[in-house]
Amino acid sequence: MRGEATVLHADLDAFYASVEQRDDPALRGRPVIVGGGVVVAASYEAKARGVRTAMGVQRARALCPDAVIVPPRMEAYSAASRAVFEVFHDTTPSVEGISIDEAFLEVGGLRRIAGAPVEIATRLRERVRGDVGLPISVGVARTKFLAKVASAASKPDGLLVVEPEGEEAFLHPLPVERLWGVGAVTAEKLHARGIYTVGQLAEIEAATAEQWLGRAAGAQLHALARLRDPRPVETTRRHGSIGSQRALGNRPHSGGELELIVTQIVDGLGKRLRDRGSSCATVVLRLRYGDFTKATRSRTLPAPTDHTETLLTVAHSLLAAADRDIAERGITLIGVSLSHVTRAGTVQGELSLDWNEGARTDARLDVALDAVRDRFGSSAVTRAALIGRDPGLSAPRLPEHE
DNA sequence: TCTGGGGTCCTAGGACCC
DNA sequence: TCTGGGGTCCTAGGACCC
Repeated sequence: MRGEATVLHADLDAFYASVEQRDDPALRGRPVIVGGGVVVAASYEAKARGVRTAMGVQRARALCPDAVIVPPRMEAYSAASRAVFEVFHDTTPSVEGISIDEAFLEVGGLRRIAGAPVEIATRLRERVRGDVGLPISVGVARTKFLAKVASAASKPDGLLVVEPEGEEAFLHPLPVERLWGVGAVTAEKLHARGIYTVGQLAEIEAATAEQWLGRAAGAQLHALARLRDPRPVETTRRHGSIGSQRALGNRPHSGGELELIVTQIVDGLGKRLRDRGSSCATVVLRLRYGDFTKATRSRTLPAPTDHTETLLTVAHSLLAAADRDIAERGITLIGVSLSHVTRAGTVQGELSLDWNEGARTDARLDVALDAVRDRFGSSAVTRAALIGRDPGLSAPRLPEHE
């Protein structure tokens, strides 16, 4: 017995390009490419000429000489995204944002007050068009995955409902590439074994898929092919990491130049961290060498921090450790990610007041621990919460708890 | 095809602890 | 002193998504 189709997947069409066309009437009806070195987004007029995301702008220009190429305006897209998400949250309390331009909405409990899912979806599309001025496609289905495939199939500016009894007929003829998690590498592995459609993948055994594709990926993709997708719409998505990177072109770069870029990147990330009241525990340096092979170098801190100075010290030492590789192989991209991001700033602030008053003895530590437990509950007490702003306290570890 | 920028999740080996 | 199993954390790499 299958449930009802109550999950919406709402996905803005050619988002960045649509914002540009909305804001500049001269661009409407014309092929628009948003990008610098590569195509970040293309309007449907440009897509019709073969322009694709991630394609070099040179090539895109050759395919579509009359295209208007505009640089990205991230602030405008963020603002448009916020406006669209306001409409989402106005539609249902159960919204799961996936990216800047798409979200899942659970509308199952709203039938009496707001009508059937298809009616809700229709109104949602009208409101995004009317209030924000952007086209949006919506898929409606029983599961998140099916809703997502449905919205993609409905594009551009469409609405598609997949009824529970029509799921196999809808999904199984599609190419395996349409499965969420099948990219170029996985598609090639499946093709090599004669699997081209979702239906063919559904016919083999799960164990076989796991053998071919790895345990997690194999099981997941096989389940999706068999229409099993138990993941609920989740309103609280954790933020695991933030990062920033710069492509450098192919010319040589001095050590000082790289250090400056890393400093600028970390400075920006530190601000973002503090704006959100978060801290991070791991600093990852991302490199792409002259031959475009990639590498990462990471270090986990003794305690989470939001201090730019601390993050900079770590990032610079990671960069110094990669010096020789960079000198030998050249560098075409450098970036920094901060991961293990948690909201932990407040607790650190509370404790630093205590430390300033006297010697750090175990007894004082216990008093502080009790204070934090009282206030935040025992689960809040980690070494992360305690070794914070006092640089002198970075080496010793606190006694383990639990 | 001469390759952006922002993310998530999984795998695998080694260190370390109980 | 040797051996084993189980669990967690860290690091590095890779696939994938928008």
